Amino acid sequence: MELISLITFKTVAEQGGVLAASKLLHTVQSNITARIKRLEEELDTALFYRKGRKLELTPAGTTLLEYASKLIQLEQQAGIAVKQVGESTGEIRLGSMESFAAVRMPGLIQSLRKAHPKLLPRVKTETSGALIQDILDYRLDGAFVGGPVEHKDLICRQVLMEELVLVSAKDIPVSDSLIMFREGCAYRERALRWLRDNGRIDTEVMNMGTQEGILGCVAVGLGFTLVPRKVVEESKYIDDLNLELLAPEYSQVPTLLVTHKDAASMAGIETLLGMFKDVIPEWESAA
Amino acid sequence: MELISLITFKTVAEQGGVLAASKLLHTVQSNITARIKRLEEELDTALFYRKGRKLELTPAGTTLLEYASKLIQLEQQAGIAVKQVGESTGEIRLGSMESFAAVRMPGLIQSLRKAHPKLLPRVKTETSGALIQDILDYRLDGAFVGGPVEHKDLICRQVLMEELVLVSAKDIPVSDSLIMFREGCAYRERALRWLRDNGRIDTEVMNMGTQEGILGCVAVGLGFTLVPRKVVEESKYIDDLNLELLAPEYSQVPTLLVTHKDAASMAGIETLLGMFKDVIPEWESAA
DNA sequence: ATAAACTATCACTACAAATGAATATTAGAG
DNA sequence: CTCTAATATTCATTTGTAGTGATAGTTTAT
Repeated sequence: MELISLITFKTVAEQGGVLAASKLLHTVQSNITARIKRLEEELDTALFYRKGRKLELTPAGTTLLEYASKLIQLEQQAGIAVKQVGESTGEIRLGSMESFAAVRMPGLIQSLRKAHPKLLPRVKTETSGALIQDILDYRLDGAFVGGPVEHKDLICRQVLMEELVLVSAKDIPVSDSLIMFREGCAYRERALRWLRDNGRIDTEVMNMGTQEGILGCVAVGLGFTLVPRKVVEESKYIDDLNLELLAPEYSQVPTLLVTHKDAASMAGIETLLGMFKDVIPEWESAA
Repeated sequence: MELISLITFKTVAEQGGVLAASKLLHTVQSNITARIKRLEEELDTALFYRKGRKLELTPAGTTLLEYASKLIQLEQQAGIAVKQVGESTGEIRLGSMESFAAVRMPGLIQSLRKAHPKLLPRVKTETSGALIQDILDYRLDGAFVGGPVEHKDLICRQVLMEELVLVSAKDIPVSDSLIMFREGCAYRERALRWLRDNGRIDTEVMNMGTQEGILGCVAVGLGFTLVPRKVVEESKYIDDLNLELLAPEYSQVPTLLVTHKDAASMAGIETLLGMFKDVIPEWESAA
């Protein structure tokens, strides 16, 4: 028993005729007749007495009409209710590291807009350090930053583990320079620690402003860098780059969704969290 | 939003997967995936988060699940309720004149059984007089007889007006004999009155036991008869018969559905009444 | 009697849903 | 860590059924 059948049935019953119903439902008479016939067949019950050219409800038809009305109304309510879930209106201010913004945010934003069509997401890309400051100052509702983060006013949930890889140019000589994002980047300190631990004390460190800029420079042999695997894989320079794996203590960088502890929980944030497979339950930093 | 979509959605949500749902719903995975996708598209809302190979409800999905459950339950109730209308169990004892039984009863019984599947109709064919006696003695629940009928213990509703026609053989000489049903037939007295009024005093009257027998004899020129137009039209002898119209005072014979005034009203009888276009409201005979 | 209004029936078309195979992704075992 | 088994998605193809338009058959109204 499909709803289209019930809607047809109800319309015919109320209009008292097939023709009138067909006009209301924007189809032809024969189609209405067929739908009613199918419904009667399915229920194995006559729903109308055919008196000349008028149709009148049988006892069974009267019973069905009540249920049909309820069902149709409920279905409409359902449609409205579901759409209103997404009516969490207003805007949500998100922050993201550039690397995350480039490869993860597009899909995330798309899903978020589908779940909350009326919600307007604003995205700001910054270094992890700057983003955390924005959260603390209530300038952002949530931010994706590289871990670890410790702060008493923050709620941090690990949403995924990013794998950093050492990237350099393929087949051409590479300068002994580390090309990294500017101060405040979460990956930057990993890179510096790796340099130190590997005794490469006199390696030059260059700063650049954008992720693609860095990879472009690396591709032409200007130096090497440390970025998430996914960023490299989706880069247009991929064919000119050589990837080198690192020990887990350097490569594994957790990405956290950080919110302020005192901020009202927002539907949008919960939705974002739901999109990740393995959310490590929220924790509140002590220090 | 069709119910099949909602059932699919609910199954997937509860089973937590497409494959499990596909087995339960006896179809293939791709079909389930497609149904969910269509539903999401229709609602313009994501219903599941796709976490690896598991599906988890979005906020909108959670909302929809509640409505879906209600709708599905309601639909099942509707189906049951409608079918229970016809559960008026037991048997209904009907009587009918032979002419009526031959051409009108089959369709009537079919519809009756559709409206009340558990009801067992018994049909007895007799002359109108005998049937009325059966009603009065509570041996029948209802009877279709030729009018008019007058009796203080009977409820009579005219369900249709039968048109009697004078039938004789075509193209061959016809004996001056009236071939009629046996004593008690409602049409018999009409015929006799017609004979008398037309001065055909010495016409022989022959009795026969069945309608088709009468028409067969008429077709070979053994005599003429007076029967409802519909009976002749559906007879296999139609090509050999000649029809002659009569004045309305002879031709118009009302067919009545007669019940006992003191008998409990039965659902089946009401259903039968509903099947006729122009039921002249019930009347109780005075005399 | 005739026309107008309406429903039922039927053959045909068109579209949407189901299928089956291939691909992509992931969890779990070795 | 790699390989396998399990699962979801995608896509091309087939199938089935709902819709269409014309027609016939009724009934009501003029």
